[in-house]
Amino acid sequence: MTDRLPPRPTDSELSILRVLWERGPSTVRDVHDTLNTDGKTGYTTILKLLQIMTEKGLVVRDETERAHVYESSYGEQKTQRQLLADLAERAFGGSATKLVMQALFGRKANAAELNAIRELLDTIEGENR
Amino acid sequence: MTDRLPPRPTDSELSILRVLWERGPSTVRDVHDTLNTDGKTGYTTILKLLQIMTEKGLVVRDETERAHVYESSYGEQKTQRQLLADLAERAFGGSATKLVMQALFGRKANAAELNAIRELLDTIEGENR
DNA sequence: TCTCCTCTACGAAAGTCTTCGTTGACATCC
DNA sequence: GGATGTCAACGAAGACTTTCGTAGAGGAGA
Repeated sequence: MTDRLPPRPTDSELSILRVLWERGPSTVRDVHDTLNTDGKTGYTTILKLLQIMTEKGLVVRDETERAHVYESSYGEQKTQRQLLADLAERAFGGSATKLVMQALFGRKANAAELNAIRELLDTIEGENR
Repeated sequence: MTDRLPPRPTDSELSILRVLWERGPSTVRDVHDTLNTDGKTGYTTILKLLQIMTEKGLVVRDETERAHVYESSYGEQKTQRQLLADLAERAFGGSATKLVMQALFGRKANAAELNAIRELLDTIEGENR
Protein backbone atom coordinates (compact mmCIF):
# COMPACT_ATOMS: atom_id res chain seq x y z
CA MET A 1 0.00 0.00 0.00
CA THR A 2 2.95 2.27 -0.24
CA ASP A 3 1.33 4.34 -2.91
CA ARG A 4 3.89 7.03 -2.76
CA LEU A 5 3.36 10.39 -4.31
CA PRO A 6 5.11 11.17 -7.55
CA PRO A 7 8.04 13.57 -7.32
CA ARG A 8 7.49 17.18 -8.25
CA PRO A 9 8.25 17.48 -11.96
CA THR A 10 11.13 19.71 -12.97
CA ASP A 11 10.64 22.58 -15.39
CA SER A 12 11.59 20.51 -18.41
CA GLU A 13 9.48 17.62 -17.27
CA LEU A 14 6.53 19.90 -16.81
CA SER A 15 6.77 21.23 -20.32
CA ILE A 16 6.71 17.65 -21.59
CA LEU A 17 3.74 16.81 -19.40
CA ARG A 18 1.89 19.75 -20.86
CA VAL A 19 2.36 18.34 -24.32
CA LEU A 20 1.13 14.93 -23.18
CA TRP A 21 -1.94 16.45 -21.57
CA GLU A 22 -2.72 18.38 -24.70
CA ARG A 23 -2.00 15.69 -27.26
CA GLY A 24 -2.75 12.57 -25.30
CA PRO A 25 -0.41 9.56 -25.56
CA SER A 26 2.51 10.50 -27.79
CA THR A 27 5.82 9.25 -29.11
CA VAL A 28 9.11 10.96 -28.48
CA ARG A 29 8.92 12.28 -32.00
CA ASP A 30 5.51 13.80 -31.36
CA VAL A 31 6.65 15.54 -28.22
CA HIS A 32 9.82 16.74 -29.82
CA ASP A 33 8.06 18.15 -32.85
CA THR A 34 5.54 19.91 -30.63
CA LEU A 35 8.07 21.45 -28.29
CA ASN A 36 10.69 22.12 -30.86
CA THR A 37 9.03 24.91 -32.77
CA ASP A 38 11.98 27.00 -31.66
CA GLY A 39 14.51 24.31 -32.56
CA LYS A 40 16.24 24.42 -29.21
CA THR A 41 16.04 20.97 -27.70
CA GLY A 42 17.41 17.89 -29.42
CA TYR A 43 15.53 14.68 -30.02
CA THR A 44 17.62 12.61 -27.65
CA THR A 45 17.15 15.18 -24.93
CA ILE A 46 13.40 14.63 -25.00
CA LEU A 47 13.96 10.88 -25.19
CA LYS A 48 16.22 10.91 -22.16
CA LEU A 49 13.80 13.03 -20.20
CA LEU A 50 10.94 10.69 -20.99
CA GLN A 51 13.04 7.71 -19.95
CA ILE A 52 13.80 9.37 -16.63
CA MET A 53 10.17 10.37 -16.19
CA THR A 54 9.22 6.74 -16.75
CA GLU A 55 11.59 5.66 -13.99
CA LYS A 56 10.11 8.29 -11.70
CA GLY A 57 6.60 7.18 -12.51
CA LEU A 58 5.55 10.52 -13.97
CA VAL A 59 4.64 8.85 -17.25
CA VAL A 60 3.82 5.34 -18.37
CA ARG A 61 5.25 3.78 -21.50
CA ASP A 62 3.64 1.51 -24.02
CA GLU A 63 6.38 -0.49 -25.72
CA THR A 64 4.28 -2.61 -28.03
CA GLU A 65 5.24 -0.56 -31.05
CA ARG A 66 8.76 0.17 -32.07
CA ALA A 67 8.19 3.85 -31.34
CA HIS A 68 7.21 3.75 -27.69
CA VAL A 69 4.14 5.69 -26.70
CA TYR A 70 4.23 7.78 -23.53
CA GLU A 71 1.31 8.93 -21.46
CA SER A 72 1.12 11.09 -18.37
CA SER A 73 0.51 9.02 -15.25
CA TYR A 74 -1.47 11.76 -13.59
CA GLY A 75 -4.15 14.05 -14.97
CA GLU A 76 -3.51 17.69 -15.63
CA GLN A 77 -5.70 18.94 -12.81
CA LYS A 78 -4.37 16.49 -10.28
CA THR A 79 -0.83 17.55 -11.07
CA GLN A 80 -1.72 21.21 -10.98
CA ARG A 81 -3.36 20.86 -7.60
CA GLN A 82 -0.38 18.97 -6.31
CA LEU A 83 1.90 21.75 -7.47
CA LEU A 84 -0.32 24.33 -5.82
CA ALA A 85 -0.48 22.41 -2.57
CA ASP A 86 3.27 22.15 -2.71
CA LEU A 87 3.74 25.86 -3.29
CA ALA A 88 1.24 26.71 -0.58
CA GLU A 89 3.24 24.58 1.80
CA ARG A 90 6.63 25.96 0.83
CA ALA A 91 5.83 29.63 0.38
CA PHE A 92 2.56 30.40 2.10
CA GLY A 93 2.88 28.56 5.38
CA GLY A 94 0.39 26.00 4.17
CA SER A 95 -2.41 28.49 3.60
CA ALA A 96 -4.15 27.97 0.27
CA THR A 97 -6.29 31.00 0.99
CA LYS A 98 -3.29 33.28 1.23
CA LEU A 99 -2.09 31.81 -2.01
CA VAL A 100 -5.38 32.57 -3.73
CA MET A 101 -5.44 36.10 -2.46
CA GLN A 102 -1.93 36.83 -3.64
CA ALA A 103 -2.78 35.30 -6.97
CA LEU A 104 -5.77 37.57 -7.29
CA PHE A 105 -3.76 40.63 -6.38
CA GLY A 106 -1.26 42.05 -8.77
CA ARG A 107 -2.82 40.94 -11.95
CA LYS A 108 -5.09 42.47 -14.54
CA ALA A 109 -8.66 41.63 -13.75
CA ASN A 110 -11.12 40.54 -16.35
CA ALA A 111 -14.81 40.76 -15.65
CA ALA A 112 -15.70 37.38 -17.12
CA GLU A 113 -12.93 35.61 -15.24
CA LEU A 114 -13.87 37.30 -12.00
CA ASN A 115 -17.42 36.14 -12.46
CA ALA A 116 -16.26 32.61 -13.07
CA ILE A 117 -14.33 32.69 -9.83
CA ARG A 118 -17.34 34.14 -8.05
CA GLU A 119 -19.52 31.32 -9.30
CA LEU A 120 -16.98 28.84 -8.12
CA LEU A 121 -17.07 30.43 -4.69
CA ASP A 122 -20.85 30.08 -4.69
CA THR A 123 -20.56 26.42 -5.56
CA ILE A 124 -18.08 25.77 -2.81
CA GLU A 125 -20.20 27.64 -0.32
CA GLY A 126 -23.25 25.66 -1.39
CA GLU A 127 -21.49 22.37 -0.85
CA ASN A 128 -20.29 23.49 2.50
CA ARG A 129 -23.69 24.22 3.85
CA MET B 1 19.68 49.60 -16.21
CA THR B 2 19.71 45.86 -16.52
CA ASP B 3 17.66 45.41 -13.41
CA ARG B 4 17.30 41.72 -13.83
CA LEU B 5 14.80 39.69 -11.94
CA PRO B 6 16.04 37.61 -9.05
CA PRO B 7 16.24 33.88 -9.70
CA ARG B 8 13.52 31.63 -8.39
CA PRO B 9 14.58 30.57 -4.91
CA THR B 10 15.15 26.87 -4.36
CA ASP B 11 13.32 24.97 -1.64
CA SER B 12 16.07 25.48 0.91
CA GLU B 13 16.45 29.10 0.00
CA LEU B 14 12.74 29.63 0.40
CA SER B 15 12.70 28.19 3.89
CA ILE B 16 15.45 30.62 4.83
CA LEU B 17 13.59 33.51 3.26
CA ARG B 18 10.56 32.63 5.32
CA VAL B 19 12.62 32.95 8.47
CA LEU B 20 13.95 36.32 7.34
CA TRP B 21 10.46 37.58 6.55
CA GLU B 22 9.23 36.49 9.94
CA ARG B 23 12.16 37.62 12.06
CA GLY B 24 13.43 40.52 10.03
CA PRO B 25 17.21 40.95 9.54
CA SER B 26 18.98 38.03 11.15
CA THR B 27 22.36 36.45 11.62
CA VAL B 28 23.27 33.00 10.43
CA ARG B 29 22.98 31.86 14.02
CA ASP B 30 19.44 33.25 14.27
CA VAL B 31 18.31 31.52 11.09
CA HIS B 32 19.97 28.29 12.07
CA ASP B 33 18.41 28.25 15.53
CA THR B 34 15.00 29.01 14.06
CA LEU B 35 15.13 26.37 11.37
CA ASN B 36 16.98 23.80 13.34
CA THR B 37 14.30 22.82 15.81
CA ASP B 38 14.60 19.38 14.26
CA GLY B 39 18.38 19.41 14.36
CA LYS B 40 18.77 18.41 10.75
CA THR B 41 20.74 21.12 9.02
CA GLY B 42 24.19 22.13 10.14
CA TYR B 43 25.30 25.68 10.84
CA THR B 44 27.67 25.87 7.92
CA THR B 45 24.96 24.69 5.59
CA ILE B 46 22.85 27.72 6.43
CA LEU B 47 25.90 29.93 6.18
CA LYS B 48 26.77 28.61 2.75
CA LEU B 49 23.22 29.01 1.52
CA LEU B 50 23.10 32.59 2.73
CA GLN B 51 26.40 33.31 1.01
CA ILE B 52 25.05 31.93 -2.24
CA MET B 53 21.81 33.82 -1.81
CA THR B 54 23.83 37.00 -1.36
CA GLU B 55 25.61 36.33 -4.64
CA LYS B 56 22.29 35.75 -6.34
CA GLY B 57 20.86 38.92 -4.89
CA LEU B 58 18.10 37.18 -2.97
CA VAL B 59 19.35 38.69 0.29
CA VAL B 60 21.52 41.63 1.27
CA ARG B 61 24.23 41.43 3.88
CA ASP B 62 25.27 43.93 6.51
CA GLU B 63 28.88 43.24 7.39
CA THR B 64 29.45 46.00 9.92
CA GLU B 65 29.28 43.60 12.83
CA ARG B 66 31.34 40.48 13.16
CA ALA B 67 28.23 38.35 12.85
CA HIS B 68 26.88 39.47 9.49
CA VAL B 69 23.22 40.36 9.35
CA TYR B 70 21.16 39.14 6.42
CA GLU B 71 17.93 40.58 5.11
CA SER B 72 15.64 39.49 2.32
CA SER B 73 16.04 41.67 -0.76
CA TYR B 74 12.42 41.28 -1.75
CA GLY B 75 9.29 41.45 0.34
CA GLU B 76 7.29 38.38 1.15
CA GLN B 77 4.35 39.32 -1.03
CA LYS B 78 6.47 40.32 -3.97
CA THR B 79 8.27 37.01 -3.87
CA GLN B 80 5.05 35.07 -3.46
CA ARG B 81 3.51 36.81 -6.46
CA GLN B 82 6.60 36.11 -8.48
CA LEU B 83 6.40 32.44 -7.59
CA LEU B 84 2.73 32.36 -8.52
CA ALA B 85 3.34 34.10 -11.82
CA ASP B 86 6.07 31.60 -12.47
CA LEU B 87 3.90 28.62 -11.68
CA ALA B 88 1.04 30.03 -13.74
CA GLU B 89 3.41 30.29 -16.65
CA ARG B 90 4.92 26.85 -16.29
CA ALA B 91 1.87 24.79 -15.35
CA PHE B 92 -1.24 26.73 -16.29
CA GLY B 93 -0.40 28.07 -19.72
CA GLY B 94 0.01 31.52 -18.26
CA SER B 95 -3.52 31.73 -16.92
CA ALA B 96 -3.63 33.04 -13.38
CA THR B 97 -7.38 32.54 -13.38
CA LYS B 98 -7.04 28.82 -14.00
CA LEU B 99 -4.52 28.72 -11.21
CA VAL B 100 -6.91 30.41 -8.81
CA MET B 101 -9.74 28.10 -9.74
CA GLN B 102 -7.65 24.99 -9.23
CA ALA B 103 -6.46 26.37 -5.93
CA LEU B 104 -10.04 26.92 -4.81
CA PHE B 105 -11.05 23.44 -5.83
CA GLY B 106 -9.92 20.49 -3.86
CA ARG B 107 -9.56 22.15 -0.54
CA LYS B 108 -11.71 22.53 2.51
CA ALA B 109 -13.63 25.72 2.38
CA ASN B 110 -14.01 28.02 5.32
CA ALA B 111 -16.76 30.61 5.35
CA ALA B 112 -14.63 33.44 6.68
CA GLU B 113 -11.88 32.80 4.16
CA LEU B 114 -14.34 32.59 1.32
CA ASN B 115 -15.79 35.91 2.35
CA ALA B 116 -12.36 37.45 2.42
CA ILE B 117 -11.77 36.27 -1.10
CA ARG B 118 -15.16 37.58 -2.14
CA GLU B 119 -14.35 40.99 -0.74
CA LEU B 120 -11.10 40.98 -2.59
CA LEU B 121 -12.97 40.26 -5.79
CA ASP B 122 -15.23 43.22 -5.09
CA THR B 123 -12.25 45.45 -4.58
CA ILE B 124 -10.64 44.35 -7.79
CA GLU B 125 -13.85 44.84 -9.66
CA GLY B 126 -14.24 48.29 -8.19
CA GLU B 127 -10.79 49.34 -9.29
CA ASN B 128 -11.41 48.03 -12.71
CA ARG B 129 -14.39 50.14 -13.33
C1' DT C 1 21.39 -8.22 -49.64
C1' DC C 2 22.98 -3.66 -48.85
C1' DT C 3 21.98 0.84 -47.59
C1' DC C 4 19.52 4.27 -45.31
C1' DC C 5 16.49 5.85 -41.88
C1' DT C 6 14.38 5.86 -37.30
C1' DC C 7 14.25 4.29 -32.96
C1' DT C 8 15.97 3.12 -28.11
C1' DA C 9 19.74 2.76 -24.98
C1' DC C 10 23.91 4.19 -22.85
C1' DG C 11 26.99 7.21 -20.86
C1' DA C 12 29.40 11.38 -20.34
C1' DA C 13 29.74 16.31 -19.58
C1' DA C 14 28.45 20.60 -17.56
C1' DG C 15 25.75 23.00 -14.46
C1' DT C 16 23.21 23.47 -10.07
C1' DC C 17 21.91 22.24 -5.32
C1' DT C 18 22.78 20.70 -0.74
C1' DT C 19 25.64 19.26 2.62
C1' DC C 20 29.42 19.77 5.77
C1' DG C 21 34.60 19.47 7.28
C1' DT C 22 38.34 22.39 7.85
C1' DT C 23 40.82 26.60 8.31
C1' DG C 24 42.02 30.97 9.97
C1' DA C 25 40.37 35.37 12.04
C1' DC C 26 38.64 37.41 15.99
C1' DA C 27 36.89 37.95 20.60
C1' DT C 28 36.38 36.69 25.47
C1' DC C 29 37.61 34.80 29.73
C1' DC C 30 40.55 33.15 33.06
C1' DG D 1 48.85 35.87 27.19
C1' DG D 2 47.01 31.46 26.37
C1' DA D 3 42.83 28.62 26.01
C1' DT D 4 38.22 28.43 24.46
C1' DG D 5 34.47 29.51 21.57
C1' DT D 6 32.21 31.84 17.60
C1' DC D 7 32.39 33.43 13.09
C1' DA D 8 33.08 33.74 7.80
C1' DA D 9 35.36 31.66 4.05
C1' DC D 10 36.70 27.95 1.21
C1' DG D 11 36.51 23.76 -1.04
C1' DA D 12 34.90 19.36 -1.99
C1' DA D 13 31.65 15.56 -2.24
C1' DG D 14 27.39 13.63 -3.77
C1' DA D 15 22.99 14.08 -5.79
C1' DC D 16 20.15 15.84 -9.39
C1' DT D 17 19.17 18.17 -13.96
C1' DT D 18 19.80 19.01 -18.65
C1' DT D 19 22.12 18.33 -22.65
C1' DC D 20 23.61 15.52 -26.46
C1' DG D 21 27.01 12.28 -29.02
C1' DT D 22 27.41 7.68 -30.21
C1' DA D 23 26.24 2.91 -30.70
C1' DG D 24 23.35 -0.70 -32.00
C1' DA D 25 18.79 -2.77 -33.22
C1' DG D 26 15.17 -2.94 -36.42
C1' DG D 27 12.57 -1.90 -40.58
C1' DA D 28 12.02 -0.23 -45.56
C1' DG D 29 13.35 0.31 -50.09
C1' DA D 30 16.60 -0.18 -54.09
